[in-house]
Amino acid sequence: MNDERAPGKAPIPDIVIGRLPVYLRTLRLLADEGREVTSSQELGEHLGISSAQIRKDLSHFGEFGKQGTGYNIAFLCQQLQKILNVDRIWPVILVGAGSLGTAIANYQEFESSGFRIVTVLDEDPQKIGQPIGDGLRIEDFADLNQQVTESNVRIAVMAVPAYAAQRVASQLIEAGLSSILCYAPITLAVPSHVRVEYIDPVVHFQHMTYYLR
Amino acid sequence: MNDERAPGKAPIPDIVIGRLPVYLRTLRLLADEGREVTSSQELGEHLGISSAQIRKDLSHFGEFGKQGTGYNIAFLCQQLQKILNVDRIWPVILVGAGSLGTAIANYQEFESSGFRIVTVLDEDPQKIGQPIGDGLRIEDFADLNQQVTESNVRIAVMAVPAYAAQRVASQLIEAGLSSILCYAPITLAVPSHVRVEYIDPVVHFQHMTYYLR
DNA sequence: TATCTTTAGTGAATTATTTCTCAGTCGGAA
DNA sequence: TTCCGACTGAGAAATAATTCACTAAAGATA
Repeated sequence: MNDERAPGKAPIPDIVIGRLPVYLRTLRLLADEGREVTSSQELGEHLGISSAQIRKDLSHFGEFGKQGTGYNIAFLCQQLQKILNVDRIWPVILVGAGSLGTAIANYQEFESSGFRIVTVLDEDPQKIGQPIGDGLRIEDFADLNQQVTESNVRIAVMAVPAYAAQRVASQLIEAGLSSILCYAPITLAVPSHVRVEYIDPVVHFQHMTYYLR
Repeated sequence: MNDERAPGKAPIPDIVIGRLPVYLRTLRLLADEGREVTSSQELGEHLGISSAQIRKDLSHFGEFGKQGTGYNIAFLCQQLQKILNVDRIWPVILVGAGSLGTAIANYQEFESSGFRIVTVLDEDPQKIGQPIGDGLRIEDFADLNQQVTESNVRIAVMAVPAYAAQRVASQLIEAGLSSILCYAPITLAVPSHVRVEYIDPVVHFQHMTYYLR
């Protein structure tokens, strides 16, 4: 059995980590349908990937299946949540209370997936103080440091315009955050200890149009 | 010089295509700053990837740079837009006029990137007829086929709840669409001629928390 | 109990991707 | 004009990721 990130062991490929949330999402859907066991083959068919890849990916972390039977869905969910550190709730700070920020604040799926938006910040004096999401109120971005300290948050979502993104990111990092999910269409310059993930629908659209004629 | 997708030639790796929109986005940002030329090295530093990768990626499509000088930004943007087929405007249909759908409809960056949302559909009778985005009105999802025919659209964005996503996707495909950008947290079952891209913030969050302690 | 079918886990083989390295070109300086 | 530093494009090498193919275990069936 491989122990992930044991000293002296090779780190697990990032591309493997990136697939685990998708496996987890799919397993939870199966569980919701009342299913109790599945196989790498079935899961692969759902996801459009090979069964070998799923088995190999999971084998980095241990042995979760039973030969001849497959995987117990509830157990595998539990294990994946543990591996991904989502067997708890992570507080998240949201910066930007525009149209997109509001949609994010309203999104109901975070809580069940291990995340809770605990603070919403904006710079616009018109917005500060307004209610948003589920019982929150828009706070002043100038109070960032105080908010971070109070809520002990390590993850931020940025739903700000591109022109403001680098400045906001730098301030978030300054305040001690090290994980950023960025919706602005810009690649941020950040120190190496900070991890940024990007969501840009245009990138996906343009990827798709390459294949269109 | 390689001619992309010429008969008998190896197809260009999808992973390369996926990076081109990011290159394009960055180049346009540089152009906005008034820059005229750049180098693979500078671009790589911006993006946190190696200069060799950028040169290799571009070399699949032709020779766009000049030794000793680098790349003319405006020219390379133009070429990338041509390669990605965004040297035109693609009409896009948006399904789902909730909080997220509204944010997408309001998003201003699509137009300059090659896309225009031409139709917004929803099933909720309360929403049908309401104005949304820039001069649009929410249409009845039941009129999907008519709308697709009228607007000659090939791309859809789905901002619908997970439980509705598979049904909506099947109807979109039935109506003739072959490219779907799906914001619902579910892997869709689609025929092989249909391309689906996914945006799920939870997947990114969970990817990040793996590295948090 | 013996046999058959299903399926996980895994090392080896294959395929894909990235990086290295260098020849050759460009533009500017001497 | 010649030389020099900067830079691309591309083949070779190295690395990474995926798939193959097999062993062994589990449960079902005769």
